[in-house]
Amino acid sequence: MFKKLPRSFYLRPTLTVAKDLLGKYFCRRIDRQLLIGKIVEVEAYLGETDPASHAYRGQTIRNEVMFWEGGHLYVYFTYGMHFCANVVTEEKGKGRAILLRAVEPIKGIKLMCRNRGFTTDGTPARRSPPLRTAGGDYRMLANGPAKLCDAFGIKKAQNGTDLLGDEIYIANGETIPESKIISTIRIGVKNGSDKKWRFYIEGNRWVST
DNA sequence: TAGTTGATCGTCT
DNA sequence: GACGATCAACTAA
Repeated sequence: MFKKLPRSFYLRPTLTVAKDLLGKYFCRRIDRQLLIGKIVEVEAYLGETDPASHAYRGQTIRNEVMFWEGGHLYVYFTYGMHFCANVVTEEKGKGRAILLRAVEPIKGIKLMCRNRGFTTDGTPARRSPPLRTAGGDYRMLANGPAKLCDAFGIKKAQNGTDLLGDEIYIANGETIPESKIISTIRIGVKNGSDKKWRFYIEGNRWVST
């Protein structure tokens, strides 16, 4: 339990890593605070062979990190206001990665609330009201790729972070049996929408809608 | 409750 | 110059 995953974990085929990531613990250290979330939903993006991938048209300044060796964090900015975090997989030059779509908050929930109630530079979000916790749970904390980044304080500065370091890493957790893993088409994707490369844990209430 | 839209900007065409 | 691996407020019914 809570053992940092080795480099070799990330160097395997992307679809295998994607399914294995379910149930693992995503850990983020901010100053002395440790934030932990259990990974419950991911999407795989298979580089040059996948029209939905940022890496489809080859390497650019933006997607450079996708082509690094597996086990790094690829963070990108989208829709003028959101960040999304990906785990780079396989060997250097492949351009393959896995988008983290949702986690179940385990530790550091108070700090996550604070992170979500404010924009990334610390000023109050103009449109978004204080974080609402409807029904007394914290489902809205990290049940979406951009929300997850917000809650965990991940922004452009974290692009390229080595997941074998201490700032951000993924730790061993439970192994989800194949029968509990649901695969569907990916969300918000136009090209390559026939590929069922979104994986989530069956019945888990923290999965995005 | 389903469908629409505003916010907002780096990146690629 | 257009648009996106998004989110949530708002509108209509």
